[in-house]
Amino acid sequence: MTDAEDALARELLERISAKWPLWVLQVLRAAEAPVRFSRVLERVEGVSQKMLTQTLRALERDGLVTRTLYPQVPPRVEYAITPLGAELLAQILPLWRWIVGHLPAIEAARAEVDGRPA
Amino acid sequence: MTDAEDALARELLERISAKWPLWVLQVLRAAEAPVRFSRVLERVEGVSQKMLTQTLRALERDGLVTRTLYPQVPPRVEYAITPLGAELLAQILPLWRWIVGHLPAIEAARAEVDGRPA
DNA sequence: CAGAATCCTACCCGATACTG
DNA sequence: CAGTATCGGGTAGGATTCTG
Repeated sequence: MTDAEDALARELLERISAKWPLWVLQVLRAAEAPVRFSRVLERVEGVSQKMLTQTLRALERDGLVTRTLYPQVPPRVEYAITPLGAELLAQILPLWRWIVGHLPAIEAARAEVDGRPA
Repeated sequence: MTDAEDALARELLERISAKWPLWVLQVLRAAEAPVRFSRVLERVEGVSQKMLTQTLRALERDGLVTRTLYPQVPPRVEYAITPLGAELLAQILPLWRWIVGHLPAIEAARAEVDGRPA
């Protein structure tokens, strides 16, 4: 594994672990069908229209979602998760479960560190 | 799985996937012994002293590293990975490998998206 | 409807200087 | 040695307005 690969992998992991991307991917996978922009906006609670646009475009650039524009009036745009994106989500799942399972341990560590004399 | 757990797990994943934490953890695990601050600073190439301090303190708060201060002159501080931290790294490894293995596919997707007519 | 453009704020982060 | 403190540029990200 080269340093360049290492750096690229780190960047990708950093991108998908940002606040919204994983959430968006989960919504798209759960839908099991293309989802309109406004539906995603509803289901990813708290995301702004600007951030959702940015997030979806970034995911598209990484080949994790597809964007399909239907040139109608009013326009319709549908997003779907790609096989690559679904595979990535599947790879993250065990890690995710581990984290959730160990949250109590982490919270405990935090309490212990914070309560220590300076 | 509650929404609160979900949010906490997301935050944790976001923290550890930032630019430096995983790199620092790998250095500490590779060392197999406590490592002084200045050694970590050398081995995590490009990190500033400020960011390294921040990163190590954050990792300590999450229970992933320990910080041991030897009150000497000059002071000596040693950091070590905890079992929890080592386990977390182990959980990330398969994901990491998947990402590295699929970098070509991701790069290809990027080229395809970028080269498309606007 | 699905955004693009604009404005504005908060904070991230590096560089530098200082300290126990 | 291992930090802390301070300053400052850059950028992430929300709110709002405009458009095909």
